[in-house]
Amino acid sequence: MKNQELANIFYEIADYLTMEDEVFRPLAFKKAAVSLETMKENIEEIYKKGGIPALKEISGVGKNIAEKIEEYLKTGRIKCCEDLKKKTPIDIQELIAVEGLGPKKIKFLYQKLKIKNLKDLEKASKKHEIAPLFGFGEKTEKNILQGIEFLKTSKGRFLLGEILPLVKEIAEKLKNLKQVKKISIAGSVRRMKETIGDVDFLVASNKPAQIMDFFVSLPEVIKIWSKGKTKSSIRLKNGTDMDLRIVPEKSYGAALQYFTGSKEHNIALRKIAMTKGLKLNEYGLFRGSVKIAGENEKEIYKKLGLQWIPAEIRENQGEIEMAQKNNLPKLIEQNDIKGDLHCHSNWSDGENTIEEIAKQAVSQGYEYIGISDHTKFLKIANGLDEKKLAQQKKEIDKINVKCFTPLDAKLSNGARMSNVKCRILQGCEANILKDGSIDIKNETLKKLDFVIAGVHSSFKMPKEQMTERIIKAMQNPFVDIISHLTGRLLKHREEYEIDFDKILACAKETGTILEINANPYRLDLNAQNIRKTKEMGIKMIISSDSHHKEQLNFIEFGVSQARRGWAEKKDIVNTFSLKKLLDFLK
DNA sequence: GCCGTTTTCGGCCCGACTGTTTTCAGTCG
Repeated sequence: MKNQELANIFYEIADYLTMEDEVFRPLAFKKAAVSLETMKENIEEIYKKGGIPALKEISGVGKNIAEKIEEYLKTGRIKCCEDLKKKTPIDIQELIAVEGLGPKKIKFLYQKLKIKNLKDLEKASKKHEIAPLFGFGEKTEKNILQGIEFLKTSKGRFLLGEILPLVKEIAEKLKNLKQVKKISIAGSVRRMKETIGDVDFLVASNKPAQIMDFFVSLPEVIKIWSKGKTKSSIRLKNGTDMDLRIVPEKSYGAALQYFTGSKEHNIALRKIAMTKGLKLNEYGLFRGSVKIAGENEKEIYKKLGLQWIPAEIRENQGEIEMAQKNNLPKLIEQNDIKGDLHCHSNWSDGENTIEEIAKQAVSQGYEYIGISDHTKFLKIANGLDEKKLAQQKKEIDKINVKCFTPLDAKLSNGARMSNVKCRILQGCEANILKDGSIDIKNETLKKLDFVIAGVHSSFKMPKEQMTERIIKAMQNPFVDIISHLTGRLLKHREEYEIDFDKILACAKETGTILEINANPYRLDLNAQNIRKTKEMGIKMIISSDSHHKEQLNFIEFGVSQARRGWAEKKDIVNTFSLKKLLDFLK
């Protein structure tokens, strides 16, 4: 999307300007870049509809930047950026990704050693040319080498799902220290972002020294970045960076607010504090030198005239304005979920039997569990054909009678029935073929309790064609749900190109449910798309897409993702009771 | 370069830590 392309260029301009010792113009370009990458509207459409005046409506965009946006949309380039590049011909994005390097040092390295990119940088630091430079030194050189190594081995960010278990484990260890009075996970992990740059722990204590010692000597640590009285920073063997901050109990709430972020949210909050003649920092909310809040996070929001804002939506995406009007949505919660309709059994490529999956569902307190195996086009996943689906239905009926209460059963012989109230439903995850048709006959789809359809092939179609393909699938009267709409695999595969607005319009018209796939590698829809879908009044479903019974727990990530997209209980159909859900599917 | 219920000029969030200095610039979050 052009929004992101433009944002990247503006970040680049900002860095170049910083190298030239500009102070405030870089700020302006960064602000515009943030607006561009976080806004929901497509910049091309805004420009098409309203030209330059419409562009200037965007926060942080004035006359000059609006003209640069126009220039880019018309010509595909921005001259002033190219001029800056000519003046200092370096790969700034690559270099700035190295931890510890900023625009100033990069400029100095270019002037002294003609370092233009990562390769030059690596060569120079290996030849020990960097340490003797004024303002650099042995440690800086070593850090640069390690920074380069890190960039090579990881791409800098980790999936929430990959690290959350370890984060919880370390939090638990810290909690058990007697010097620790309170502990919380803060930062982007608390906000449950799908990928995490680093992990922040916050601790309340009056005796920080021993806690810090404990933290930097955790068995997983391979590198201590810094160790101070109140803040330390480490890297673990798996490559994750973790920060620990220790504050007195009196400041714990303010610090929790501060270190949870996001940065944009905090800046907006501090500005509100200023307009009220107050000052907000990690130690508290102050009027002059008098602290008026600090121990409790809720109190900070209250004194700023705001509802308390759930961490998942602290992105300065309108949540502050809503909180001022006491009008925040009541976000969906983990225990609102009553079932899961996207589970693969060993009939296709799952690990477990239907009965094992169903028992796991019961232990999670679900009212229903949907088995939705792959269908015949996906031969590699052992996809089911019409005949196999019919056999599977018989099997499911049997297990329902054996173990669970069937729907609307007239229990003439109550003693035979288990009192467990969970119902196995049969669906499938059918394939949307290249031409938009479904790989299973309608007469078979008709007999299932529900039908999920998804794209599992030919990902690289042109945008229009892919959009038409999915729309045609939604128009099939038996398709209830579209799975993982954009097909992205975090850190592995880009989204396929679709016209999301067109698909939303069709979902609205056909009453199709869109899936929020909870698999940590997918989390698809993303937060922005969830919010758009909700605003259109289109229903969604949170699905584990599990291939192992333990993976039913993925639902946690899906609920967090839904919360990040402002979804409420009523927006998500698997918060419905079994009866309501079946009526809705009908 | 942007912005305005104090401002069309004069501000732009701000504190901790490192590695280099000899009192602080650069970077980070």
